[in-house]
Amino acid sequence: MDKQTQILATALKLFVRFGFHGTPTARIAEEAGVANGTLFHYYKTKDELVVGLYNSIRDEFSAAIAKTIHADDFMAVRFKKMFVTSVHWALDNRDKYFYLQQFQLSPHVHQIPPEKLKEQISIQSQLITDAIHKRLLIQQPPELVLNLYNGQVMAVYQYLTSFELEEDEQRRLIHSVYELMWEMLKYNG
Amino acid sequence: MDKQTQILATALKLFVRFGFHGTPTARIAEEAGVANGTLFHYYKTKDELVVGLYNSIRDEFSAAIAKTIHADDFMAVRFKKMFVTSVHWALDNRDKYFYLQQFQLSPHVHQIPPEKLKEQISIQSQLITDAIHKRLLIQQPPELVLNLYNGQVMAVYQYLTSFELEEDEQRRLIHSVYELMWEMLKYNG
Amino acid sequence: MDKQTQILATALKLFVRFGFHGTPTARIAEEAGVANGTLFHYYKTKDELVVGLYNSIRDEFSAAIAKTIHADDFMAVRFKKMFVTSVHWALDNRDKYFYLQQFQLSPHVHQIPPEKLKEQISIQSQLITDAIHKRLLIQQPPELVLNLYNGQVMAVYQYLTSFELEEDEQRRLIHSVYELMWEMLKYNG
Amino acid sequence: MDKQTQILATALKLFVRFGFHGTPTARIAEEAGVANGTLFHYYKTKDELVVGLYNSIRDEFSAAIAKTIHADDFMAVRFKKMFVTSVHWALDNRDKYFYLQQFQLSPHVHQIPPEKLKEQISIQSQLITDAIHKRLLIQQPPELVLNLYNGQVMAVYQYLTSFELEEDEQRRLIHSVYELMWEMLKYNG
DNA sequence: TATGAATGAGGTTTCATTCAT
DNA sequence: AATGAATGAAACCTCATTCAT
Repeated sequence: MDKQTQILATALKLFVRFGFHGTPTARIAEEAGVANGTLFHYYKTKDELVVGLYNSIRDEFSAAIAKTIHADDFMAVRFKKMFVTSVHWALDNRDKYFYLQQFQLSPHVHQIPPEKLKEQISIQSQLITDAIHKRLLIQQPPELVLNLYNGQVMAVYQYLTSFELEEDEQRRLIHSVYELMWEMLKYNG
Repeated sequence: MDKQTQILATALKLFVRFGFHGTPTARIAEEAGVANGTLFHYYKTKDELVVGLYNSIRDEFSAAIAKTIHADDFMAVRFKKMFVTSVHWALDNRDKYFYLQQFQLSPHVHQIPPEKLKEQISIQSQLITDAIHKRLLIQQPPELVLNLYNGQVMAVYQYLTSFELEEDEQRRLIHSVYELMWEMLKYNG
Repeated sequence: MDKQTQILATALKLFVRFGFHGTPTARIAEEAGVANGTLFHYYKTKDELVVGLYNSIRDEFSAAIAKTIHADDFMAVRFKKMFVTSVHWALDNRDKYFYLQQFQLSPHVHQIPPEKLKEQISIQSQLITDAIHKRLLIQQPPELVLNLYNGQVMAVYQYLTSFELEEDEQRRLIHSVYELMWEMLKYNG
Repeated sequence: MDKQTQILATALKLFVRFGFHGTPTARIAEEAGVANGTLFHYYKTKDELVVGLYNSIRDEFSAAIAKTIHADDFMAVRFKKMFVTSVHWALDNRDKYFYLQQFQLSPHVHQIPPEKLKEQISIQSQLITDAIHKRLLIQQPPELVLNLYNGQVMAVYQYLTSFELEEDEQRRLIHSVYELMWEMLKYNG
């Protein structure tokens, strides 16, 4: 792992555990095994690191979703895959998923231009918008449906991180919740 | 408004806008119109202020819900009232609702003992647990159902703060979403 | 001496000896017998201290000149008094006079608005302008005459700080140079 | 222009504009179009660059004066040529002349041995010393006369950089000031 | 109860300098 | 000769907290 990657990984670990403020850059550098100045060689300011880390994780998350959605799948299949993949990715990358939420509730979000924010959720909002137009999902504003969808992902994630279940039970629960959500959001003429 | 109340109100405003770290105690004092040292008469440390503010808001939120739920209502009515009240309270107290979320994702949560955390959500978890036992809601773990429920509250809140609707449309949308959620969570033997 | 005065005095001493960059704020604080933070309580930045020090010295210098010039003196007398006082003040306040020059050649000057700069030399430029109008001094631009005048003050100052003379010799030399300058600048039909 | 020359030229430009401290070596390298490390191939330390730049400029200045003074000129002619050449050189090389003054008021001067400092002004002090001995200039210490002389050069320079005059007016003004100075410094039995 | 000057530990950031390539 | 990533000492500055009034 090169130094920049090492810095990002360490920053993530510490930010999640101690918060942005709670983790001095000196500590990040130290635990990353680089000199203090090296961190500032890659990121001009601590803020830039915080934002850069968010962007890199957000991209990774989008890529993970994109990879499982195939253009030739039925739309309903894609919707389900998106949900399942999201939850699994969140569980496999707890720190990262937690960081995404933490960041979005912090004042740092304002440092990301609105267009970029929109673009970052474009996979999800695109799929949902399409599904609404094709009368697969309820006829409500896409933004609302996206929020409701995300609320469910977070809910399962939180539940599954509070109560560690067996691999199998986990999988079953995710599918149960998906079915529930589907009942809620599917188009019903 | 007495000085302590003024401090709390100012702290809330600034914490939400600039984050915990982004708001020095000196600034809180200044904007609250009190001297720097006065703040430390009421709260021994800044942390104590942060936590104290959370507790006071959380209590206020619980009280708002409790007030609308009457013991003689049917359980289904109580469930609906809880949802509607929560959303309305969140919309009427945006900073406060935002602060609750911000706080819960910060390392400060760990300063509140788990029992107290549980107690703070007892109204909601109690009602949901009861409803599950009485086979009014789906037969799933109460914690999961509570998470799913909360996810919906947050979703509507977020949507309604992004797109300002007319009073009336707002009310209608909240009820629509409630119906959706109800379809999802209601018991269906 | 109160803390702020102590800080200014110490800053002057160190700036002259080691330059702006060569003297850390920590050292100023230490030698001034105050805490590091106290310095920043009075001056928000190091730059502000540098500029504040300049302004305070420049005011002191102007005041020293103003004090010796009496409105009822003949203009020629006032001109001579100004010269003699300036040189003596410079010799009695070497660090301060040196600092004025050092500052004026540094990029910090640009932090002082031009009007303020003009105002700071108003006693000297006013007197010289008047003397030119009254045909006491050569008919050249006041700014040029002021520069020539200042050049002489600096020249004597530098000479007298390089070669320490007896009190009496010093006085005599200052008067000799004044006579020379007067021959050079006096109006001659 | 080779890299070393490029470095010197860039350093001069930046030092004059932002001061020694205000210009990081990294910036010099960047604007000179060389790599950071390259600068340190030519100058072991930043101080060495600062001092080296001074010496090179000071030599250039002396050479400019030396070139216009011919051994067979009358001494009075040489004195006048020295003055006029100095002012013109200063105006043609403003950054360089400014740098000379800036450097002499900085703590860096102490890095140049006194003999070298004396040697650097030897052309001027030699000529003035001779002129005093030959009873061409006033019977005052050569160091004082040199200072008075220099004060006049600086005064004209400063005036002419503040108020841009036509080529012709400039020339005339320089000569006027020379005449004034000559009246002041010439021997008068 | 209220003040605000004073503190000093600790944070972020800068930057001259090194060195492997 | 030339590079530029990497270093780490040290600078500036912030800010929670104290305390005499």
